[in-house]
Amino acid sequence: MRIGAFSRRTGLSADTLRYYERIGLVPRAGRDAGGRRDYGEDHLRWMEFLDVLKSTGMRIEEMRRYVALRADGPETVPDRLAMLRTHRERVAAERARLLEVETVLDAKIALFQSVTDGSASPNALTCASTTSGHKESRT
Amino acid sequence: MRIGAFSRRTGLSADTLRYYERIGLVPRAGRDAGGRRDYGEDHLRWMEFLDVLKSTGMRIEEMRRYVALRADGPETVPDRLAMLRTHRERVAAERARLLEVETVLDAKIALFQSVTDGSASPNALTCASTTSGHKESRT
DNA sequence: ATACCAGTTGGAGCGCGCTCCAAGTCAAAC
DNA sequence: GTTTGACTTGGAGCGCGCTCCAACTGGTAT
Repeated sequence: MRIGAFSRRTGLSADTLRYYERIGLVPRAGRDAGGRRDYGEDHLRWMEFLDVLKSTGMRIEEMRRYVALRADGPETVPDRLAMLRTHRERVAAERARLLEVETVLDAKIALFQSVTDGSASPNALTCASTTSGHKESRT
Repeated sequence: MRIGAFSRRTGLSADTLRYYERIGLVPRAGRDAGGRRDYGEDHLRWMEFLDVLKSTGMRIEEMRRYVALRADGPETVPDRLAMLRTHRERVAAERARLLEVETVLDAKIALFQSVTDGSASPNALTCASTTSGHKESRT
């Protein structure tokens, strides 16, 4: 599979794919007779996994490190395991934080809802939601 | 409260606070006799809420819009309510996604674990985890 | 043979969200 | 009244993660 087809399969632009190879985010693809990249199914699977890491906020530097370990062979599995465990915990922590944020948003939504219902006192909003609580109007 | 104290309270640099005011992410603070910003408790509460939105990926542009609505007074509460509801759903969706990712990571962790245990076949790793599955070694 | 187009390279540019800087102002401390 | 230092402004610069570009090459189609 050449870069155009691979780009279609992954949804990443050819430029981005070349960039990823340049910085070591994907193992260097083999080249055909004409020097063009030749991607295989293994690359496709790696890109999918990379997307998991990327979309959960892993930094490029850390992913590079993972790729480097991967290239060093099976004896680096314990290191990769440790990285994945660390990342898994980060993801779990972030998920817990999102849950907290949802309760904050829900509280605010309930407050606004009560205001639009007309079932709240006018200054129920002064708690971080309207600007003209104190002093002059601030434009 | 002047910008230095406010910076300490919020954990944001004075530069960032001025930048936020410039782009309309915080309502313009009042000025004292010498033209210096004077922040109050309402600003503090706003910064906390802003942090909630920011840390859950709301774009500056959208937060600006929210601030603008806020400055327009209580009649914009329905609009703000709609924005918060939309954002709340985004956060919930993201949280669901993180949960999925955790199961992917857990699967991979379990696989690696079984390899380090020695309880797996050598080619259990060829599924997106080692690079030398096909062809030549790719460096 | 010629045209075409997908690919190659290195490097410049971009959007975001800050972060830093230079030049100037003002209130308080000495 | 001079120094200090926290502040003001507008604007430049930066790190990240792409994204685009110019100049070139190599296989395929006519």
